[in-house]
This record gives sequence, C-alpha cells and structure tokens, in this order.
Amino acid sequence: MIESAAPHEIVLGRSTRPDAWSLVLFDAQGSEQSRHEIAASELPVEVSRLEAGASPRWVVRHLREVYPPLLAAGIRIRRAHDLLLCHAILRDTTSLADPIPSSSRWVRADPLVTTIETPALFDLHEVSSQGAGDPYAEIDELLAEYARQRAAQRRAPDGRLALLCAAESTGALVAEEMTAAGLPWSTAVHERLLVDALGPRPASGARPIRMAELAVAIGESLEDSTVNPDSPPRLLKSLRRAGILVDSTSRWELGEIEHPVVEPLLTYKKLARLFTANGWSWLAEWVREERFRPIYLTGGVVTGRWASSGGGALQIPRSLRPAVRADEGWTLVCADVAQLEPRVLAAMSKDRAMAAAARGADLYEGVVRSGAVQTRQEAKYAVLGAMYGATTGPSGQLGPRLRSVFPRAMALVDAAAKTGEDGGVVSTLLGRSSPRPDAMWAAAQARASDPDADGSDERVARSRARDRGRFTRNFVVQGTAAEWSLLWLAEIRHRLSALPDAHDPAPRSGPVFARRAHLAFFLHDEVIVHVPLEQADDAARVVQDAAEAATRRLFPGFDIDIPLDLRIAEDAGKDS
DNA sequence: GTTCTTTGCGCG
DNA sequence: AAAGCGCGCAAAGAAC
Repeated sequence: MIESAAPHEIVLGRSTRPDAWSLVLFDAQGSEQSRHEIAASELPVEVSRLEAGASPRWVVRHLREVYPPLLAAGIRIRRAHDLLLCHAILRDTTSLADPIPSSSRWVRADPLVTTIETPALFDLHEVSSQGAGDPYAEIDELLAEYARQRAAQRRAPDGRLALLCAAESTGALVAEEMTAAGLPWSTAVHERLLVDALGPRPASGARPIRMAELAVAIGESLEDSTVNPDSPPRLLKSLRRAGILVDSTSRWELGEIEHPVVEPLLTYKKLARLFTANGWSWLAEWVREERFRPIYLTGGVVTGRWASSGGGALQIPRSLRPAVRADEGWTLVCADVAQLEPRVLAAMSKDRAMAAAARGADLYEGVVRSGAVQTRQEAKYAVLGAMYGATTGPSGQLGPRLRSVFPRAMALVDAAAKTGEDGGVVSTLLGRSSPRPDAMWAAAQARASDPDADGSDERVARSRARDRGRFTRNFVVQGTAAEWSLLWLAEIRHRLSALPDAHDPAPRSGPVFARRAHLAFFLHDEVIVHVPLEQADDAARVVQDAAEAATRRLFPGFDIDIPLDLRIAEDAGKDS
C-alpha cells in the first residue's frame, strides 16, 4: 500500500487474525494516517520497506519480543518506543503529579520465557499469551497505552522524561543488537587460560588437578583429610577444630588470619570460582561459533542499570577478558569511564568545587588537590563512602572533610538519604524514581512508633530506616550515572550507523553486521565495539564524541569532565 | 525426588 | 587502611 507522506510513528502489534500483524501509521502531527494487516511471513519485508523511508518510530509492546526475529531476518530499525519499559518509568515517576496507572498487563515476564534460541520466526504467540486476556487483541491495547504514555510525557514540566523514555528504548534496541551480534570470544584463548590456571580439563565430576592438590594441602594443614573446601559449613567446622576461630569462611575474614592453611585455601577458592562459574562447562553452554550471546535486561535493575540473564554476562572475570578477541580482519575499540559516579554527582548537584576536582583523568587526585584529604587512597574511600553511606571506619570519618569542601554534592546525597530514611521516594536527574518502601519496612517503622514499642523494636526500625537511606542515597547517583551511560550508548549507536560499510572485512558477525562496526558489549560504564580494521580510528572517535554528546545532553550548561580510557586492541585484556 | 534459602564471589 | 550501594550464578544444605 502507498501512503501520502512517510509515517512518523508506527504502532506494531499482533493482529486479531493468527499469524498476522497490525500496523497503525501516524503522521508527524500524531494523526492516524492508515492501518493495515500483513501476514507474519511478510513482516520483515514490510518493516524494511517502511524503515527505508524516513525511519519512523516503531512503537511495540516490548522490543525483547519483537526485535530479535527482525534482526535474524537481517532487518535493523533506527528508532523505537518500548511500551513495557516506558510504562515502568512513567508509572513510578514522581516528576508527574498524575503518573500513568499501573497495570499487570505491562509487567515484564520472566526473561527466560523468550529463550536464548531465536524463536521461530514471528511465532511469538506463546510468549504473550502468558499474560491475561485475548492474545490476539493487542493492537487496541497498544494504542491506548501509547496514548497514555504520550500524554504523560506532555504533562512533564520539561523534556527530561521524554529523553529518558527515548534513551531507554534505544538502549533496548542496542541490547537486542548486541545479543544478535554476540561478543567475539576465542575458545582457544579461554581454554588456554583454564589449563594454565587449573590444569587439563578433568573428567566430568572430578576436580581439576590444581584444585585437587590444593584440597590435599588444605586437609594436611588442618589435619582433617575429609575436609571439603566447597562446603562452607563443613569447612568452618574444620577450621574451628584446628583452632582458627572465624565466623565465616569468606575471603576477607580468612585474609586476616595468620595460618599456613590460608594461602592454599584462598587460592583454592579463586580456582574453584573460575572452574564452576566460567570453566569448561560455561564455555560449552554459552559460547557458540566463537560468540558469547547473553540476554541483556534493559532497566532490569531498580536504578535503571541493566541486568543480564544467561552466562553471567555482567560478571565475566577480568582474568578472562583476553578471550574477548576480534575476528580476523577486525579489531576492538574498548572504552570505559574512570570514576563515572562521582563525576555525575558533581554535575547533577552543580558542585563547582567537585567539578574542578573532577577535571582530568583522575578524580581522586583532584580531590587531594582540593585539600579535602591528604592521599589518593583517602580520597577514594571518602568519595565511595559518601556515595554508599559509610558511617564507620576511615571511610565514614572522612565525611565531614568532604562536606566542608564539596557542600552541594554532599547535600544532595545527604538529602536523598534523609528522604529514604523517612520512607520517601527519590529520583534520578531524568526522573526515574525509586521504589516505595515495602509493607514489611512500613510495618517495622509503625511498630517502633507504637506506645508499647520496646528498645528492640526501635533498634530494628532505626536500622531498617538507615538501610533504606543508604539505598536511596546511592540510587540517585547510580541511577543518574546509568542515564549518562544510556545516552552514551545511544549516541554511539547513532554515530556508528552513519559510518559507511567497510570495504573488506571478513564477514563473520552475522548478516546484519557483516561489514559494520557494531556495539558488542556494555557493562555499566564501559563498552566494547567490534570494528573492521579499516574503521578502528573512526569508531574510536565515535565513542569519544558520543561521550561528549551524552555529557552535554544530560548536563547542559554545566562544565564537567567525563573522560574515557579508550584503546584499540585485538583483545579486551587490559595490557594488550 | 524437587524447590527454596544461604553462602560466597564475580562484576560495576 | 573498609565491608557502606546495585546485581547473577553455582553449590550446598534445608525444607518440602
């Protein structure tokens, strides 16, 4: 069918007919232009045709459900609005006097319902029939929800909520594209690292030789040949029998003890972690065709950070980073931000003194220069303690020093903590709000105010209140930092897509990314871009420019340094 | 037998 | 020099 003008927005949802989709097209004024249905098998071609025009904004229930099959068919879309993700933002925000009404229809299902395997092309009916209601009567529901969300964004006093929703949705596009592209992973390098640390791959069920040797040494040292270092309760008993009076078997507590068992035990724990979390079975389960493909859960953390599902994507140990290795003819652009959170705090609180300390590559050195503390180490503890709410120890003791030198920054986090302790809700700079306290929390506070309350009730309530204060204190900083990162990602994606196709790379990243630089990994404040060799410098510049653009968008008119540590390398190991 | 909770540790 | 925030996952042990 032919439209008079290219559509500005397209709401895409399942049709009332099986195996069909509905599309409702809107013009730039928000008036409906037309609607039509197509067979599921024709969707990729239809999306591709409409995308080729003016890149409309695709409005869908949830990109996690819709986008992977399109990517599998070789289709990318430029702009989107994820109703499910934005529902959570616009429902919980305290930036609006009348946020959108909550609905169980807009709660994210278990991420594993949409499996790691690419679902059969557009056969997504099982996925959302999990929710209540008729699975084929979707399009009207999407239209109604989108109308509510648009109205809510218009009610906002400024454009910040709209920016947040746009960034959240673009983040979801990036997330699916990264899953589709995968993180290039060298099985050979990973296996070599495992053998170097653990010895040859053991028979199934057996301990690797290095761990077995250490277990024997631990047994001899404790004079207990039956000790099982994998079992904390049994290990604890064995330690105490040997006269080592610890309360737990955790690393930091054992590290304080002077005893010959400590060294082999800590080494054993390190190796056991590598073996169980990222050993040969992890490799077999999660790496296929030299690609690691985690599922990213956009907005999966209350603060707006991403979570992940499958393979522990956000917890890959640094020791395995050398296994992240570019394809032949490609390279990696790796970038991370040094001390993102304190820089964000300086900017969001408009604390000029702290922004001055943040000038340059090392914020902690800047804090020393400001005169607040004597050494870099003190600066680090003091700053982290301020953002996390440390009250005791050297970290907490430095709080007053910081308050006198950076009053605005400290006032912001102190106020957030106070609000949280009082049971209130705090928000990020763009308007993502913290959860309300749960019923248990409120009940504990109520008990303490009861005339019959005893000292124990009051202590418990006080402690819970402080716990929540530390959470809200950190929420505003962590959440605003997550917003900076989201804008950074979106800017990187936008600028990478403006690069021309490379001439001559080996096309190994899948059809959509065969000749294109693409984001391959994101972890809170760092990115890895997989890039054809000839475009390495262009991609590095993109990542740098994107960071500056993100800073300007989030903190317009405020001068804050958010510098990158940026390198181009064949692998993501730190020293290569 | 299965599912739930706890412990410990990886990441930022 | 500390143990303050947010996560996911594996294994063991407890609970069913």
